[in-house]
Amino acid sequence: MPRRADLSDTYCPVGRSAELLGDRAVLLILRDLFFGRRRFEAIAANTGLGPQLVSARLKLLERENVVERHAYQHRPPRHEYRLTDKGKDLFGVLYAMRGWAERWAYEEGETGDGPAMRYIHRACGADVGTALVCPGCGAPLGYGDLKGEPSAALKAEQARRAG
Amino acid sequence: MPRRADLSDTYCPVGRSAELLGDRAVLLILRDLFFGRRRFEAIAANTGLGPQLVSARLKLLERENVVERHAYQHRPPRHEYRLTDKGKDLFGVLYAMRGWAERWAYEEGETGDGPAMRYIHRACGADVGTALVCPGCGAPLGYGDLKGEPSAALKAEQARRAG
DNA sequence: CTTGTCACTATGATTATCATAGTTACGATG
DNA sequence: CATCGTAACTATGATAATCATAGTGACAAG
Repeated sequence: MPRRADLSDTYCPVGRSAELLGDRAVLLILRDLFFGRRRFEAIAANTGLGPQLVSARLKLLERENVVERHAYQHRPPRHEYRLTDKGKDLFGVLYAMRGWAERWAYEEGETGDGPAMRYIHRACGADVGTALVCPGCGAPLGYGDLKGEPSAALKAEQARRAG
Repeated sequence: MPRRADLSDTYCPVGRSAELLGDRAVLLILRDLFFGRRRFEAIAANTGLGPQLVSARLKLLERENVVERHAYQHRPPRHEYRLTDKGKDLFGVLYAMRGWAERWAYEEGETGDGPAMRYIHRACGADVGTALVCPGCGAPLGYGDLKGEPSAALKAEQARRAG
């Protein structure tokens, strides 16, 4: 490609988000970070992306203050990547993407009887489905309010990628 | 690039969405469609994307049943692109992206005193800010419930691109 | 019969992406 | 103390997606 068109000069909020989020590698890495994977190799293995691409995107996310690089050990040097508040606030976007896919991107019965990824509202224990507000207690849902549980098929896939 | 990694074989719902949405051209085109731009040239002009890329992405979106190509006139042949139900259901994703950008992607005071794009709840008239449920009446918000109003700066930018 | 509009398609230069291999720093094993 | 293993990357070369620009086909208007 030639250099990608710069969208940071637009006033449109979707355009500004698209500058960062209109990239499959970024989305996959964010997904893994929300899932709790913090280490470079774990992210590279699960996403299937090459180390070069993971490296470039983590640097980008760091520059944008979406993740922080953190040394969790000095000898030998080991790092992990953590979502900042700005990064954690992207949960709504990923949650909306997941909801749309659950509703439209699977064949009938492909995921067994439930969603590919189930979310439980910690506060009341209700399965929230793909709702924006908890169907049990009516509270709006954000990162931290929910506990994700992958289906058996998704768990198996992740185990295969990690192995 | 070599062929982009295929994500359609994953069980992860974010991965499946990322296959389509992890692309800045797709996101910009969807934004314009939600904004009411249906014609090829209008989309190409406003997004700043080349006609070749717009053509390729509209074909992709059509294949994925996200948009429908519709002839609105036969002599000379003219077409427009409309969101399907599957496409309209992507509103939640774009709305979440817009909310995140409004909260994080602008300098202090850059947009004047309000958001770059204001949304009003049609049912009760409340300005919903970046909320998931209407702060006025508590109803969950979807496409059709909201009326978008670009700020003066955003309007000026769109006029400039169209001209 | 020239100009204009809409909806594209064609061409060529540039560069991001992928696959694979290599590097650095260390700790553990034999 | 030499080798092996692991984490976190960097280097290299082939491939293909993207951009900018130009061109096409169908018609309508002046």
